[in-house]
Amino acid sequence: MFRGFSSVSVDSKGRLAVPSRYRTLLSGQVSDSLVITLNPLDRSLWLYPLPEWEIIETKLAALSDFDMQSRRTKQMMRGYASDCQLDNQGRILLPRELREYAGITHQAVLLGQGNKVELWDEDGWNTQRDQWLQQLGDGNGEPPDSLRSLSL
Amino acid sequence: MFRGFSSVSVDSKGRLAVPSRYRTLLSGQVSDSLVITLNPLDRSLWLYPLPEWEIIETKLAALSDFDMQSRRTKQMMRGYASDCQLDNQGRILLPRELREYAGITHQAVLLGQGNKVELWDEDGWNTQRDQWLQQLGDGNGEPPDSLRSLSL
DNA sequence: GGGAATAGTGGGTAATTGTGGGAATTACTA
DNA sequence: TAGTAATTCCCACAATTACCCACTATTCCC
Repeated sequence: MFRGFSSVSVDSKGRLAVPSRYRTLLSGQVSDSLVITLNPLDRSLWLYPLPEWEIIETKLAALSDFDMQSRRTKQMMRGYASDCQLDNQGRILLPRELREYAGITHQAVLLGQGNKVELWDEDGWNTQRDQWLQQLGDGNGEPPDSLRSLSL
Repeated sequence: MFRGFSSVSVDSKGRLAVPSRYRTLLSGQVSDSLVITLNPLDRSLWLYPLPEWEIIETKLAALSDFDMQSRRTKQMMRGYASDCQLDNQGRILLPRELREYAGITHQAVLLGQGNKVELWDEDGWNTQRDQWLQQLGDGNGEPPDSLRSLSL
């Protein structure tokens, strides 16, 4: 399971060093590769270990083609899914299209999210984060019931 | 169950000595590790024993991805949750981002809070504390029904 | 109260991890 | 087929982290 935060740099060639604690999880055991695709809900990317991705792919395949949102989600996620392999230094090369989609330039942020890792441009993420914190602080924006009843 | 107050120092490397009475609880029995994440409601951090955290993680995983606030809550709490292990002196290394979020510099304060321990910068805590005490005492700010009916 | 154990604090060193860039290889385009 | 761009492989440096040791303060116990 992925959790935790890392800030990593993306070099001029578009390479990103996967934090060492994720390496075995992401590429480790069975397959040597992981899948990176876009997150249709935010301007960010998702990294899956290959076995996890295959589960997602099955779920996507089951979505109806006759519902617009489902079809688009399917197209997007599958269409942009790329296989990556770690190089000898434990880095992956982020495809240019995906980098551009997520607006990733020099510094990026990795957020462990259970079965996947979410990858944001650092500035973009900080903006989102501050916005969200402010909303919570304000007490405005009426949290949904699921949140109201959440005890941490 | 965690309760009680401790003031501890955070050294120049960002390490914090977990008070000995918490050690067995936090890392003890089963797993050797604990999870530290941010408290989205205040500028402070939360420390969970791993088993407790896993309960929280399950709750978070159940939140909808299609509601913005829920999604952000999920991203933040899981995204910033870092596994920590005690070193031989019973200390943990606080990740830099979390230290910065909570404004923790040299001296910190630990507050037992049932299933978790809350971690504040000492100055920050003192300020907040005085402010709240005053608010409560004033009787301004309309307490919610749940508080009204609370007998201490 | 004195001594021993435990707890808290600080810092040095070695290993690991993250980062950048050059050179060689491959793929793509005109 | 030549030229350009993109990718891979490799080496080297810098920063961070883990591990270890030593010292001080506190607590506990006789």
